[in-house]
Amino acid sequence: MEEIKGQEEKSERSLNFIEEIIEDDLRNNVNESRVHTRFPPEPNGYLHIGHAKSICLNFGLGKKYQGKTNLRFDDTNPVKEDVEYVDSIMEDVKWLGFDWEDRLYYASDYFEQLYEYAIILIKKGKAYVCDMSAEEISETRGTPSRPGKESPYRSRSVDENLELFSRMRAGEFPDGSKVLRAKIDMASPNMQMRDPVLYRILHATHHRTGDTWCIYPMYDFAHGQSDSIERITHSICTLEFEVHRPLYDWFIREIGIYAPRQIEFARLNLSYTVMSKRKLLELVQEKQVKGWDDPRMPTICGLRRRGYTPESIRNFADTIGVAKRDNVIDVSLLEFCIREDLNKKASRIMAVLNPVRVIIDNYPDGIVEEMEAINNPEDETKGKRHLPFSKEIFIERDDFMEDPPNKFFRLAPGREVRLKAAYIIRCERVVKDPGTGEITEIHCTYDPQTKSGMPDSNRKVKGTLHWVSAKHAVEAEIRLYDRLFSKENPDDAEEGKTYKDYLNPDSLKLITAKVEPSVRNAGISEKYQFERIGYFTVDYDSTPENLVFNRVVPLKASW
RNA sequence: UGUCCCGUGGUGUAAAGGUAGCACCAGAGAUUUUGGUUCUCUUGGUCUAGGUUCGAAUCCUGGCGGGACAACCA
Repeated sequence: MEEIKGQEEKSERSLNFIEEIIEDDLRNNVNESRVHTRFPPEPNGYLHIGHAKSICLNFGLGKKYQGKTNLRFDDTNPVKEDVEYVDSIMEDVKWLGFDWEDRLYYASDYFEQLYEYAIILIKKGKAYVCDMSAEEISETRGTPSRPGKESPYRSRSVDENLELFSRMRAGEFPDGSKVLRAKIDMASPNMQMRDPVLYRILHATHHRTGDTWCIYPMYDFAHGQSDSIERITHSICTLEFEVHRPLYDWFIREIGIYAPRQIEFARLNLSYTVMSKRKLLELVQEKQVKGWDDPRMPTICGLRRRGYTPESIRNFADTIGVAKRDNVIDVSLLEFCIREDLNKKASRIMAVLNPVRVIIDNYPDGIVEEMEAINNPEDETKGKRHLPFSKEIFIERDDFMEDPPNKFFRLAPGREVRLKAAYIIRCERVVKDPGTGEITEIHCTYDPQTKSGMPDSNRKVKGTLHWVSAKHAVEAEIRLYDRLFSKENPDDAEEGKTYKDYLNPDSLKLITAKVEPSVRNAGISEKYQFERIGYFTVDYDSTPENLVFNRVVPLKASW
């Protein structure tokens, strides 16, 4: 019953253009009505939120159409790749909540098969060994508006090509001395079709195949064929590969193997951050951030450490949709997604980030009351907890004003406020530091009849403040994160500037806060809402002796 | 100055020739022991010029604008 309803709701939702293609294929019984996708990262860096979009898309499609999704490492360039990245990528995909089951593959698994495919092309006269240098090849490729020139080696005989290619594999030639090229069309308006390189010589140790190979296939010669070998039905990639599609199809056709269909979508751009691997790497290497998992980074591991949940990221990916036009998603949508999730899940606690001491003059000395507080008003099952209350407490300095404007609902001389889960208090006077003029103590009186739950506590007061008992509060390091860049699109730099000129100098502020004692033993990654402030998570650096919280996102503030 | 792709509120994304909808953002109000949440409401859009049609965001043509492609990277 539940399930039928769920399916109905799903089918009512409009399809994105990829789903339309798939459903069309399903209707026409293309690929025996199978759906098989793949997520194909190169293990040369950490995954970011843009990859999350692709992961959610590919695995989401597999699930939606009762198909399968592979994880495949596109590891054809040994000089850039490393197992460190393989491991982190697997961790991130799992954390996001997806499962490739037994379908973990590597392009390097197919090196032998790919080599055989190359032989097929050579034998058909569709590939040749070229002795030109990289510079020469580049020079003779032409420009987008001018045709290229054919290589003098283009007309080598099949036998000579076969022999040369075999000797390339055998390690007889140094790096860069020869390549295998497809023989297509040097005058093609599509640059990708101007005799692209299929294999290059690289005497480098591969993280999986070691020194077995000294020739490595290029992306174009590996990707489509890998898709074909895995019998991928819909090979989904980003827009910049659109011009590669004719080549993708050409290889498949000329080799004569199963033909997957490549479909391109627009990659995710997020405001106030950068997404390119090169730039993220630079930020890490130049120590602009503390590492790949710095909570300001748009990496999956950064977002995880920041306190984002897999659900929130999946929901984000769902909400932004999939299309072909370039887009920049506002971070506020990402923030909305994590607030929405954490609002339901996070226990509320009281924490005072910028404390000022309040003394309740008419409250008895030496008494400690246990106040009952609701853990999550959105979820009754989360229960209640007890908070110590005493004569001296801390409130936020911002929650007091000596000379308040009329829309200020908080504490001020002569005004009453409610202390959440405790009493209504009235400010009587303040004590200032004679030197600096800074307020050091706020003296109040409380109304004993207004303890939460008592009839008089229903009295209307304008403001409700959070607080912690001075004697019982625990100190905690708080890391207040803000957007990494102060410019919406840091890539759009003015003359003579780079994206790094727009780094936000205030993207991290460290403070020491007073938090309620119940969180003393909070576990790593535990999420909380600091009442009236924002969502926070326990950082990896945190210990019971030295609590550390990261601010995930502030609460929405509307005044 | 070639080929290809793309133009819908501020940002995303729907509408497959027939009422331009949804989400975020912004603004207003109600509720609230969180200035949170929840609820209600509001502002605001089809790049442009023609054409086809009873009717065009949708089809056609031109223009304009944005993007991709000239790594032995992916």
